[in-house]
Amino acid sequence: MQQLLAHLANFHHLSATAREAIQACVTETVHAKNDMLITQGQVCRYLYFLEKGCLRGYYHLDGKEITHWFGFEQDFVTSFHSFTTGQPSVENIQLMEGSVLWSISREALLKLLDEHHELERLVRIAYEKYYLRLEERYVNAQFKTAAERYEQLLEQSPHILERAPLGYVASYLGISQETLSRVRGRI
Amino acid sequence: MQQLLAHLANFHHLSATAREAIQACVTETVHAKNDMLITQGQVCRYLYFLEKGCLRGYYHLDGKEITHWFGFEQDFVTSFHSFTTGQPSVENIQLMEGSVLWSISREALLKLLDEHHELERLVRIAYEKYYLRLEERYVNAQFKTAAERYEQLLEQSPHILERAPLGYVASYLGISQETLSRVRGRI
DNA sequence: AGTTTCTTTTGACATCCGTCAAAAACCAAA
DNA sequence: TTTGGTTTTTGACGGATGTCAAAAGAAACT
Repeated sequence: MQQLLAHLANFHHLSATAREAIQACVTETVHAKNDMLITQGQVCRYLYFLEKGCLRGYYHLDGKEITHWFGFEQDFVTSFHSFTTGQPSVENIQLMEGSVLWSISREALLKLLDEHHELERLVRIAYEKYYLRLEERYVNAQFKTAAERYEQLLEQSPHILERAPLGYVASYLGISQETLSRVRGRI
Repeated sequence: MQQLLAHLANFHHLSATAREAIQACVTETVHAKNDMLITQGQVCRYLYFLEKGCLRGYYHLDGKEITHWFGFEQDFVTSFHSFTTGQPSVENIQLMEGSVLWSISREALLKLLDEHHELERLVRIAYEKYYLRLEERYVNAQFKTAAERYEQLLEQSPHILERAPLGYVASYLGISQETLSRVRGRI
């Protein structure tokens, strides 16, 4: 739910006027590695654009941290459910590297969408894409072995493996870190 | 993706005028048990409303049939992706009982949505609800044992267990029929 | 009732994967 | 380079679940 806007709304696909409008109402912030962007229980009032660095979204389940998405350069990220509903967030967003972010408040975003219809279209498309991905991950989780899931990640998203610690990736794949380590050794 | 409209657009929640408009442009069909409503590869041009009976959506994976949703009385059902895009369906829809269905063509539906805005709202809400459910099932698939998934189904959707063969339910839960049988014996 | 067919259960076994614990490798800072 | 912390690997073990095969039970048909 969280990174609806990520993975699709590539900054460079936007028209020049839309880009200018965005740049006019966002502010830059710099964060250190391991900083928390959003903590569980907080209300998330901003949408972020990740210019440099990477981060992850995770939640707690049975005392374990479950990383369920990663964000990288040029992704839009936020705690989507909290951002749209105003409810406290159920997830945490944490920087995995020192990062440069641009943020925009919910009010400013709504104004933007109003004035630049192309952005609204992007949001809707992002929505669909995000869920196609979720559906695929659901099938993978149920019907693929740990090794198959790892190999698929290796093919489709090698950048995740290069920049995220193994433990985060393991929970993302739904397996233990030890199993992932062994799977990796076999290949 | 398939049963976006199912699970939410309960017929009785609609206004009288909308209901009349629907009834004016749908046609009734009767199907026998095990009939195929949609077969993989076909384009699905109709949205169905299930008045009486029940059915399932399934696809093939590694030579096995995976049932991924069930439809019951008062559900709207279709092969959603095929219906909206016009692409051949990747899933099959099969009756589990002799059933009475109402069908509406895509063109007639679009006209309906145009003339009855409340229906459009229902579609959007159904969309969101469907994906929340998918997200929940994703978490269950990854982090719950077979027994926990079964018990949750028993609580939340006992009607499925009463009307669907065990083999269908097993693949729906992502476990083998034998395991489901044993889980059930233990409770 | 008897027969056939489909569905569910039971048994035996192998395998994948999680858990716990310890060792090894890697990294960063002094 | 040494030290301390973090990340990754390795080993041993047990449990959950899949697979294959057969038996038992239900339902449908004659």
